[in-house]
Amino acid sequence: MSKTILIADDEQDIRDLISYNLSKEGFTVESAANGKEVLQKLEQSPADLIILDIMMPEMDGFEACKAIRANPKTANIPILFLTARAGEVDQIVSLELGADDYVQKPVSPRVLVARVKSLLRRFDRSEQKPATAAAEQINSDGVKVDRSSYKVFVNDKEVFFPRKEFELLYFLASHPGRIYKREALLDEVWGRDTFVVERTVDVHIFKVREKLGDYGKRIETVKGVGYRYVLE
Amino acid sequence: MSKTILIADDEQDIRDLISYNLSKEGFTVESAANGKEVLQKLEQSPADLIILDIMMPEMDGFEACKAIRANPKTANIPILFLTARAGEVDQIVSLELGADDYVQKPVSPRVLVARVKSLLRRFDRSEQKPATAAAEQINSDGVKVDRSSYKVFVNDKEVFFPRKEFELLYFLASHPGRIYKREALLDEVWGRDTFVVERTVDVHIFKVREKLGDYGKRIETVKGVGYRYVLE
DNA sequence: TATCATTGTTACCAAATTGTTAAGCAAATT
DNA sequence: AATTTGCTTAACAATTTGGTAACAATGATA
Repeated sequence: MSKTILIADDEQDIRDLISYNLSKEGFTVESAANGKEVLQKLEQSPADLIILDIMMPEMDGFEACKAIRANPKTANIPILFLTARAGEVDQIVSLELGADDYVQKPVSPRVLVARVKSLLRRFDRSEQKPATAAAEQINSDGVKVDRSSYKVFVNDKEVFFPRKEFELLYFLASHPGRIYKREALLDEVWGRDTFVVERTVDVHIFKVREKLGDYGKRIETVKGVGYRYVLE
Repeated sequence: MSKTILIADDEQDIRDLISYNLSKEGFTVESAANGKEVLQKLEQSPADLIILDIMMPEMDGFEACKAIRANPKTANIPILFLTARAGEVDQIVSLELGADDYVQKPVSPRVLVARVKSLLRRFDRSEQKPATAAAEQINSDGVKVDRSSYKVFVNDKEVFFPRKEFELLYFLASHPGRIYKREALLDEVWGRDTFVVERTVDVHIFKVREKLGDYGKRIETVKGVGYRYVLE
């Protein structure tokens, strides 16, 4: 009753590395070198989870994801993206498409295996698909955050947000209710290899709140823990 | 509380440099001059992360890594490689050694520290903890404790809990029926090396009960022993 | 019942945490 | 080259929290 994982990455080394580690854990592994191969493989036999690299020749992860979601037969398969870096366009794009999780490169086999298991558990429990990681546009009445145009609207009036503040608001608003420690926000918004002091987050939170006006209250502080974006 | 990093490099200068920078950041640092020493040190005391140079006399990084992974006790410790040449990166990947990250020499202390922190965070988050791991949300009718949002609901109404009170309730509710001595609660909720008077627990229990209203009765006192959370 | 041991409750204060402001840089733009 | 913009940091203010002591209540034991 082993689950089947389909891996797509153009680098053979990465495929081998992931493949090796997943099969060691008892998964059945299929692999593909680009998006087109992914679709071909899926036609032949279904998969329980798909790992997609974003940058691939022929058909990239972005297009592949769209195609997978468009087909009713495969629309509900969980997808895990491999991204080069947090905050990069790649990630942005993947999140609007119904990606369920993502792992940053360079890939740590054990992190990946843990994520795969966690994703499968999530999907096993609730047969219906959980909310996707994030949407392109977040519209929580009064506050609209639009990824494609990089604009924020407060009460339908545009308010300018510099990049970091935008990313921070976007990330928090994408996961309403969920609490994030400062270090987690640094990982997610600033990306790995950041050399900034944790308190930098506070200053950005302050600025975001300021720009949100009354809605600034939606970003709640939990002392000793972190911040969260709430909807009432 | 402080994480222990084990560094292996045959050059004393490098060990010192890395050691200095990591301890400045609050890490406890151990060092070894070759692979054999790494294994010896690990037998004596575990580490939270290992930094391995590839080229070392006696036993090189590759072999050390293999040995570390082969031993169940150390198999899950994240490993970060130091590589001299670009070519070595490929080797790490292709050898399927289970490296979690790598840094190229010459080592920039800032980059290294950032990687170490990032790796530790990644592992904290994705590694599922042993059997004691509790659910994200505990829902014992009338009382809901949610870790992901750090909120408590009593009869579906949100009640604010400061950190310690939240953690205390969360811990007790995660192990219903079981009795915990004050000492044990201090270990679990406050942490292993805290210098707090045991009666502090009482005060917190009181506050938690107060906030739980009628459900406060669920936290029972066992005289001379401790407390427990019961479900009818 | 009287006494002792244990726990409940309250209030206060020090320490930890966060909010807020402003200054210094570096990168981008003019 | 000069100016602007955004990011980071440090410093100080404001706030919250958690720890403790003191006293009250409870209950076990003789």
